[in-house]
Amino acid sequence: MRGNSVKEQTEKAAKKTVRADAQRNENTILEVAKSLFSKYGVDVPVRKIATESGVGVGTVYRRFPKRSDLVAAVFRREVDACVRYAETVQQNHQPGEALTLWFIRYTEFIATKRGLAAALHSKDPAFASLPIYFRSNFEPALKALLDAAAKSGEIRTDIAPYDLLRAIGGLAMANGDDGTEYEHSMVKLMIDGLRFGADQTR
Amino acid sequence: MRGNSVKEQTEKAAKKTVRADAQRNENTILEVAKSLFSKYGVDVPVRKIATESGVGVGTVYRRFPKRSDLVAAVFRREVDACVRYAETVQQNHQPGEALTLWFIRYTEFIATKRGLAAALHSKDPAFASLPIYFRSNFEPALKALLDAAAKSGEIRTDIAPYDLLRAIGGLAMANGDDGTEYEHSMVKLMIDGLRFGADQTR
DNA sequence: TGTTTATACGGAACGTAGATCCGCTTGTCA
DNA sequence: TGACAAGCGGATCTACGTTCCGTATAAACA
Repeated sequence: MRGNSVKEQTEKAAKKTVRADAQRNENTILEVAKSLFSKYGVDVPVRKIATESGVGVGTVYRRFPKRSDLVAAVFRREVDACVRYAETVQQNHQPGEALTLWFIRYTEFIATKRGLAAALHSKDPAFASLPIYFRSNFEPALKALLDAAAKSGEIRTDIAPYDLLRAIGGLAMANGDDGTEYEHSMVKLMIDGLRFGADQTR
Repeated sequence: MRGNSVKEQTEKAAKKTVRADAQRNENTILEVAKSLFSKYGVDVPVRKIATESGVGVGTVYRRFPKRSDLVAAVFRREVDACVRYAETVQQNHQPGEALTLWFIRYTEFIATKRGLAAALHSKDPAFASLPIYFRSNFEPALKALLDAAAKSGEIRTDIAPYDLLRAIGGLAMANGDDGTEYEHSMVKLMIDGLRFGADQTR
């Protein structure tokens, strides 16, 4: 939705033409930032991100005027990736299995967001839109998975997608980085819960 | 364990003699820090705390080598105050009422701790002991209140104190600063839940 | 292909905040 | 009251976010 190819504005708004190197750099910065955030936390110095990306700090700040803008951009990217995964998994697996796989992916997403919990409650305007972005992307994605599983009679239909997102988000958030096994078992438990009573709902 | 000067062990313990002004300053710093934390968040500059306390930064750092040590100290103080309140309220109110009053006080405590949520998950050693401190102080305090209410037949006995702490903590944490009314009603709901079935448990 | 120019780049420089250092002050004890 | 350890404060060092501006270059044009 943003990579408007170069020459397509033949007439009206010919003010674009993002230079190729700029585009490339923005991408690199986001990749590097993501990796450094997960390695050192969201507090890594901008300078480090810049150096590791092979650019100067000026370049980072031109694209992301505030540090928090960069953090928010990485966040959105990861939401997108997780949503995309929901689509992929839905195409390649049975509904019930797809649900399990996606929940696990989702807990991994949440686990890396622990450092942002405070930021989301902060007043920084860069983060203001993130909760909405989160919900308006994840809710439909999960709804699609649930609908598919409900349609095949595997789960019941009286659980709201958003409530599930919160519940699983909560349990993934509450545990340390070692919680993988715990998380998987909780996810299974939740899906069992969804399966319970599946028959009487159809 | 480190500054054992030679002459101060006349026999066993004579290692005290905290100078009066030092004691006074430490107290002032903690008071001021608490008030500034709640006004501006835990990110207020140490300089500001020092100035407002009428001391130099050096004085603050002598007592609290790291910024986070100060934050942790204020946290412990507030835990203590909240626990003390449990004792007070238990002496001056009927068990059921005491429970309500204390839960409200507790939600207020939690609400001011939103900024620390991330810190508690951080690796800063100053915060490492806080979760244990939290639990080992709050759990017995709440247990006493619950026991009293159970003894008078007002509530049932099958709810673990720590689970209650987490549940109420969770709801207080999840809401914005405007959540007072919501929180009170949720607390009432929880206590009603405790009252439910009180009779068959005795 | 050569010229022009809007875009983008890098990193020096600035302001602020945490943390340290050390010469000066003061409470305490005899 | 005098001596001195305990305590004080703020100048100073370091690190980080952010800004600025001279230089480099991709892209448009000839």
